[in-house]
Amino acid sequence: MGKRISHKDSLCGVARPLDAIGDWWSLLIVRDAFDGLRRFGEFQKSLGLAKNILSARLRNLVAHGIVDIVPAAEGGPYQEYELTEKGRGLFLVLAALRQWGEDFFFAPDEAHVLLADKKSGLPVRRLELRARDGRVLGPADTIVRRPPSMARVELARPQVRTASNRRDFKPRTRK
Amino acid sequence: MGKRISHKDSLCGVARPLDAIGDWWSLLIVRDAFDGLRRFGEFQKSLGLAKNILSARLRNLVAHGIVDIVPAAEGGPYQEYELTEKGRGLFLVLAALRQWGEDFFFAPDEAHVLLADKKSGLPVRRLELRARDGRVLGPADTIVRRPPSMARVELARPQVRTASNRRDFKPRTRK
DNA sequence: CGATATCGGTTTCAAATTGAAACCGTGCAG
DNA sequence: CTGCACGGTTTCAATTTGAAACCGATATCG
Repeated sequence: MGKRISHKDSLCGVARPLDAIGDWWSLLIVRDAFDGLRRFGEFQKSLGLAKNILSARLRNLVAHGIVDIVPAAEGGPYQEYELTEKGRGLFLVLAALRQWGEDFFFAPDEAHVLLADKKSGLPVRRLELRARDGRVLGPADTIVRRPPSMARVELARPQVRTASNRRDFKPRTRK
Repeated sequence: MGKRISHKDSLCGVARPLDAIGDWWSLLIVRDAFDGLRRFGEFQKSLGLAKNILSARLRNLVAHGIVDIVPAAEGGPYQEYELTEKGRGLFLVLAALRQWGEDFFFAPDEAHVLLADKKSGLPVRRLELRARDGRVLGPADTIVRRPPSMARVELARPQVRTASNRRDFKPRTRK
């Protein structure tokens, strides 16, 4: 789970999300949640993963504020999992991932499901990144910019514990 | 790497991509590639991961057609890694992930880099999913639709090898 | 030429994670 | 009380990850 944050990525807007959902199952759980699944057993049946893993993943998603545990839904004795606002924010990530998947992971003649507008039934438009003025932006048209007042101090953050910075570190001797 | 494809997800447009890039490092490598990194050592320095892991990840990305190994760039004896068309297709996935990160992973007062239009220097527009007719679509406005001619046959696919479907399976006896 | 360094990995081993199945506690239904 | 489904936790083995050592090819210096 909480993998290490590598030296320079503690401030990167890509690495932090990956710490929360950067494993195989988490995004699939979220996708299923978007599809209306709410119960432990539903997720397990849908995804076919081991119960301990599902348990761990759900705990992680809850810890990251992506899903909430709601006490009961229809009065039953069980709890349910539902997406938080933050979790619902993953909608576009899933959409982008799905479009990429549709573009590159299916043979041209291979049938596959695709994302459609519920009202019209037609496939959705292709996502596109636009500038303020409306121009469509490609990879070469963007930069990651540091906003004006970004202090250059390295923010105090929990020191990563690697073998070589532990105080008791001793290089292993090879046999 | 090639994790298992769970029973019903062999045809899902989300699960297949995750098989290719669904681990902590792969997307970060791709992000660095977008930032212009090309050499093994550059990736390693930027990400701070172990060389064996980087090696494995790059091999996986190459195997999935996301990066290419190009023989030499400036005549040197070394090879470089560059994004393929498929790899460049991840641009929007990264953009979506970054926007989500910017929205939810930074304290309101916490400075962070953000994605900007290179020409104007202004932050990019928020991504949005739209229907053909231009309506902005939220999670509740979409369905995954099976295109007309989707055969209902379970496609022949490499049988997943789990403990319980191996021929020599024997339930373990507890101590 | 020989010594040393750098790059791009592979190998080795230990530690962490994942996964299958067994086990467990609670709340029903009969 | 008996059985059973749900929602997990525990146990243990197998796989993956990671740190550091090692290696081969080329380049650089003296």
